[in-house]
Amino acid sequence: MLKYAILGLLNREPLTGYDISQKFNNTVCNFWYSTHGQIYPALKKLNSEGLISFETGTKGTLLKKKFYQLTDEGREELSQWISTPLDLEPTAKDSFRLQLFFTEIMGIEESLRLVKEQKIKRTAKLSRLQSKMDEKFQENPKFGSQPNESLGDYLVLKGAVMREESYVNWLDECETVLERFLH
Amino acid sequence: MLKYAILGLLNREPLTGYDISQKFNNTVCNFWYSTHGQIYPALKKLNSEGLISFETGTKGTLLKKKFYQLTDEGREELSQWISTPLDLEPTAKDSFRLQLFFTEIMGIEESLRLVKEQKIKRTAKLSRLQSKMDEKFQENPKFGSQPNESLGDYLVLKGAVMREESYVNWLDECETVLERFLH
DNA sequence: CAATCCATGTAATCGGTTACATGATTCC
DNA sequence: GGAATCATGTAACCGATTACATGGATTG
Repeated sequence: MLKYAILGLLNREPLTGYDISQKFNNTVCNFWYSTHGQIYPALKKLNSEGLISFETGTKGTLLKKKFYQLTDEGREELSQWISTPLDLEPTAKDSFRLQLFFTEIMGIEESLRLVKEQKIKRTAKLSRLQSKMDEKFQENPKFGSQPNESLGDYLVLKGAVMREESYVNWLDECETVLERFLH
Repeated sequence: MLKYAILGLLNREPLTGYDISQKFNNTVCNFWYSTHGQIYPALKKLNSEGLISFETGTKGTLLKKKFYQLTDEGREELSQWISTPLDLEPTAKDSFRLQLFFTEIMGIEESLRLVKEQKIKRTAKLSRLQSKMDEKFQENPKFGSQPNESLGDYLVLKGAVMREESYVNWLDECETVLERFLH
């Protein structure tokens, strides 16, 4: 799957392995991530399979950079995959939910403390996402008459915001239910 | 982390490895899962570490079963972990979001088709979750005056329902945005 | 001139999945 | 009697993380 994440990014513009790992920490991090220890070997493999190629650039006088781009076969393979319906993946693991599932082990006060702690972190994450949204798309996003890259950017960012909102709402519900036990 | 999932389940009642793998496919699947190929070795290790022990039972006349239970050290280690605040994990990977991020590669009609496809699957999952909720907790869940296991069951199931609702809402938003391009 | 970032790679390890392997029990 | 399920294990493999390793460029 990492394969398609990389191909998709390269379809937008030529990138170095370093660029790709940066994207996995920023834009793309709301639905995918990876580290350079996996990215460089993957690029090597994709290159040997003929799906991507690279041109060497330099920064300063000595530092070598490899700019990767899609080959025709790479572009073809990407289009194939992109419109293939995928089965739902098993629900992602979530250690906080795991802890709360076993809430009977703690006291109510302790469970509440955990929930409030988690809410602080989640709320912070949500407002980071909302800022990014405001920054990139203001109130009403405008795309041209033709779909372009910023449409995909918008849809997944919107999805990330909604996901975090929902998580925070759930934490509110947990708080309410737990507090009922205190009175 | 699998370690604590297993300890938590065993804190509720003695279970066999097979029982545990069943739970990971049913109740617990909304926030954790694993397969027997990982569970049996993990039980062996937890046993060798003195966190769990087992008693051998039989089914019929020949079939041996191992019922695992927590030791005092196991119970202690579990309580330690259960109330330890955890940092937010990186956002889980989601191949559907990955596809939609690269929506510019497809045509609008094709993107819409994918979104609708996904919505059917997600809606089906949501109604399975809602049925389970109705079945176990009817309209207004009642817990005793003391928190018990069914409180944890309720909270995570509620969380799963809210998560899927949010996913479906997001897919609606995607549909709306994409349809605007058709007119 | 030191710290931080840019840039690329490999190796060891780990967590997890899939396949291999075996055999009893239950239900139709 | 055969199929599905119960039940337990191991081995090969794969995806991913962390650590190891190196060195240039930029900025204060």
